[in-house]
Amino acid sequence: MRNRVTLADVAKIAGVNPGTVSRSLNPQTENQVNKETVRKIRKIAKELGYTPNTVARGLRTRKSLTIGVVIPDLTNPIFPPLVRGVDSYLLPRGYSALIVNSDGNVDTELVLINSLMERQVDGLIIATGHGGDEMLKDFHTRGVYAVMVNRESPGVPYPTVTGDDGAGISAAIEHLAALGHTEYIHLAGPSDSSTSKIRAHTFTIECKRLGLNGKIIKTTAYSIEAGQTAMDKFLDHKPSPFTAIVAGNDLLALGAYHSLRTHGLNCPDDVSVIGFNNMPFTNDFQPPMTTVNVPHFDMGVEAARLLLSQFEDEESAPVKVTLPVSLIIRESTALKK
Amino acid sequence: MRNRVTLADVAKIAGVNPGTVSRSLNPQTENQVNKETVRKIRKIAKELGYTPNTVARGLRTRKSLTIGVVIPDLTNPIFPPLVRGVDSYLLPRGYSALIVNSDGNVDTELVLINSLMERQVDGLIIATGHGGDEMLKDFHTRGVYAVMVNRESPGVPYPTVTGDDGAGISAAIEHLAALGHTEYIHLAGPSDSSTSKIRAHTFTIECKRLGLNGKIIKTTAYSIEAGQTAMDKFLDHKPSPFTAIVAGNDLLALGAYHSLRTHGLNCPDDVSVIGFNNMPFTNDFQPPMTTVNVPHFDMGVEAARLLLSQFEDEESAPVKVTLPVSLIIRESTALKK
DNA sequence: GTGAAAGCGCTAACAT
DNA sequence: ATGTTAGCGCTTTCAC
Repeated sequence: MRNRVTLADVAKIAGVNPGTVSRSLNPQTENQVNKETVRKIRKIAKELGYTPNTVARGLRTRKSLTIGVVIPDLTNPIFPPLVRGVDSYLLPRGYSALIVNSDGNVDTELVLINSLMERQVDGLIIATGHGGDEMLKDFHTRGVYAVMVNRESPGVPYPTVTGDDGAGISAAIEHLAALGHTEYIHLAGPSDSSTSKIRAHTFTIECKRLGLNGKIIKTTAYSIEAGQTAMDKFLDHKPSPFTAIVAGNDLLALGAYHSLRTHGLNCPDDVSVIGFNNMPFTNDFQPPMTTVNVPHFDMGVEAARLLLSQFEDEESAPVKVTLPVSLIIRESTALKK
Repeated sequence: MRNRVTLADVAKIAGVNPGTVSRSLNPQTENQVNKETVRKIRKIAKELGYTPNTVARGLRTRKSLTIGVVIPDLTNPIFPPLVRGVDSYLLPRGYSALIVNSDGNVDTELVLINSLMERQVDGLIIATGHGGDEMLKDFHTRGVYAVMVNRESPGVPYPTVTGDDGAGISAAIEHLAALGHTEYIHLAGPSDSSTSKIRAHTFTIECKRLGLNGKIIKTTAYSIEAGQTAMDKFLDHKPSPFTAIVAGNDLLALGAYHSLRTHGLNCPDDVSVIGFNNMPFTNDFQPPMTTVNVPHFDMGVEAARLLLSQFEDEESAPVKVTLPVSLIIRESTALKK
């Protein structure tokens, strides 16, 4: 792309050996070199506009200072904050993040991860919640560093960072129960997603515990359309009455909004709705959405931290970090009439 | 990260020279080698689980197959679609995108671009709308490939991809004029942004052309808060009456929503509001927002296409691609009462 | 404290 | 059609 200035160029001008320039420019090794020489070399490097070639360095040191981040879809608004969290931890430490979107497709994911490995990423942050556990075990035996985020899976041999899904669902149901609701729907995410399973499972447990009637409706994706379609289908079948919906995430809750509206049902007058994630703009929906806040930025930070920590202490146990969530009460939930 | 299988390993097992393996595995050069040998080598490579080392290849070929993408902030919902558009063009062609967030800070941007260059990116896609034109000229003379997207600047020596800002503002004003509005506010984005300038400029021109009263309010950022703050300040000063707001983007329009509400003004009964971008969820706001659709995904695709095309025909003129926009009429605009 | 030399994994010119 | 060789830009032993 450009006639770059190399270490050898600097060395030539400075009248020293490339090795000396390398040592001088690296803060780690500059104490091996005469202070005066360091100063001189630094000066010349600056004058020439020398910039290190990270690629060449990586080839030699076997570290690319690059982390692969695998997410389902960047346009799902929970991921940008997560990615920025990752970035905020990595950048000051000299790492860059290479982001890929799997679109929830396991085959695509495998292809993308392979391309990340070919690019010699030092580790992987995986935020795709579906299957592929075999693949992960394989990676682990091959010595690939990774951290899971926003997904939970008992068999996975890697550290995991999640929001406290169970506590979130519990808080949601308790809030609705306090408002007098007894007949519940859970609009559950796709069943191949680990978060879906936990949320649905907790929903069932909590309904039982509190003596409430809970019914689970499955959706095919964590999207507005999937939520609307599933809800439409349910409402078209003249279901037994219900007054509360606990959605698997905010997108599904929004789909429920749409469906309720087209069926002449008002939220929250007829039906209370709770989302999950507190993604951007939930406060601007009609009505402003009661939802469970999940600290996605912090999840990203934590995932990055756990990954880099693996580089130091080789054999760390696969820790599991659960970040606290909190119920954000807005206007989509109301007293049962 | 792992005991990788190298080209030399494959060569040794196959009983041939590394060069031959390289040629056999590269579709471009495999015809230089005996079909039978290619088959054998391919087979062995597969068995050994060989994966090419993109970093080493890049060092040798002086192409990293990596593109740097500089955006202000991934959590601004217009950028994920743009990034995915870029990705959709790059990935099938073997390129990866390295995304960095400048947060609208010129100094940060410079640091980030430098780090991208150190990583030997083959080119840059720059979506930050503010200054730095000197820097860009400098890059250009140094032979750095780049494309500007979502920013317009007469002096910049690079191809540019934008939405048709002027047409968007015109359509917005014509729509409002047809509804009988005569007193307008333009909530303009920060003045160091090129899109802000064009939108504000067109606003002035169009008001004049149609004989309308237009007033510009400047904001400090393209954010909800900045929109709300600017609007609050304006409304607190008991301004001369107005019935239409043309916002610089959807975030500012949303800020205006908030401000109007706290000042007891109803949208669209008292004031019509138009946004810009048609970002995700504008249809779910209260009221659903009339806005100008900008094809961000396509802008990303086009930017990537223009960048790669530079790699082929060296001296292409700095083309300027303007993508069509369209007014999306929803419920935040109504007849003047 | 600094130089010399090897080599990370790959490709490409030059041989044969 | 394939082997040989050099070298991309850097770090890091090993000398001195």
